[in-house]
Amino acid sequence: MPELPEVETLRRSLARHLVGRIISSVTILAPHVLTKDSRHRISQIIGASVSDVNRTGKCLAIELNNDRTVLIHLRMTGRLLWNMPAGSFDGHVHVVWTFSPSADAGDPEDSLVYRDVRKFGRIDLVEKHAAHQSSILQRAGPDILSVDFEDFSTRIRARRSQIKYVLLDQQVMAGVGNIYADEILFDAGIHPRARTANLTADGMQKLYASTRRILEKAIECGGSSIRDYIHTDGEAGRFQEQHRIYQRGGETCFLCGAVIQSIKVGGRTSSFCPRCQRRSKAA
DNA sequence: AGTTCCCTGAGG
DNA sequence: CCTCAGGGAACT
Repeated sequence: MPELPEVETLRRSLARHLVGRIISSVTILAPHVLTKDSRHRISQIIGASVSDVNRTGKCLAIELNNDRTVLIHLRMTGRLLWNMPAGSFDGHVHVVWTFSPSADAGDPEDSLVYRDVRKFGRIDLVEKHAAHQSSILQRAGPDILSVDFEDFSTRIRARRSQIKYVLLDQQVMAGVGNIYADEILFDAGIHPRARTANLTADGMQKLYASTRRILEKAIECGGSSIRDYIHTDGEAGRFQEQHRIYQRGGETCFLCGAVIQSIKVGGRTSSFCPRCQRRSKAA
C-alpha cells in the first residue's frame, strides 16, 4: 500500500533524520526479509554513515559513504519507524538499525525499525553501482514522475492492454499502485479497462496531466493513511480525505451522482464511475 | 493476461 | 471456521 507519495514522504523524513549519521548496529530478527545474498553481508554497513536517501518508484535507497546502498521495498505492510519505543516491539519487528550520536549535537542513540506484518517487503544490500541489478530494482522502469510526456506516451502505447493494468506494471513506469491508479483514471475520465491502443491524443494528455497532478498533490498531503498506515514519525497522511473513487464502489460519484462500480482489473479491485469514465471514448 | 504463492489480520 | 485482500514474482 505505500505507493509513490507515501514512499516519497518517508524518503524526506528519513533524509532529515539519517543523513550524516553513523550506523552503529543492525539487528536482524527475521532474516527472511533480507534478500538471500545480502544476509551474510549485512555487517558491511556497520560504521558507515548515510550520505543520501533516494527513491525510485516505491523503492527507497539509503546511500552510504562506503559505496554501499541499502534498498528497501515495503510492499504491502512494511513500515519504517523512527525511535519506536522498545517496549512496544512486537512479533512484526524484523530489523532494527541503531545510529550513534552525532559528534557535534550530542544526540542520544537513535533507532530505525523495520516492521512488516505480512513480511512481503524486502531489504537488499548492494554496491552502489550495481543497485539496478538488485532483485528489488532490476525489473523496475523509470520513476513515473521522472518521465516527460513523450516518454510517458511511448511507454504506455508499447503495451497493448487495459490501461489500468499498464499503470500498475512497474516495468513500464514505477510508483503507481492500486489507490493512485484508480484516482488518476477518475481524474482523467478514463475507464480502467480502456485499451491503450484506443487512447486518443487528448486522452493521453489528460492521463499524463492527471498522473502528475494526483501524485504531486498526494505528496503535498504526506500521502494517504488508510488502515494502519502511518509515517516514520507516527503521523498520518491526509490525502485519503481527497480520495474521490478508491474503494467507493456502491457509493455515488461526487461529480455526477452515478453509482460507482467495482470490478477486477489485473487481479486488483478497481472502482470507477460509469458515467465519468466511459470505456468507448477512452477519454 | 490469468493464476498461484507469499503472509496475516480482518470480517463474515 | 472460512475467505479474502494485495505488490510483485513466477509460471502458464
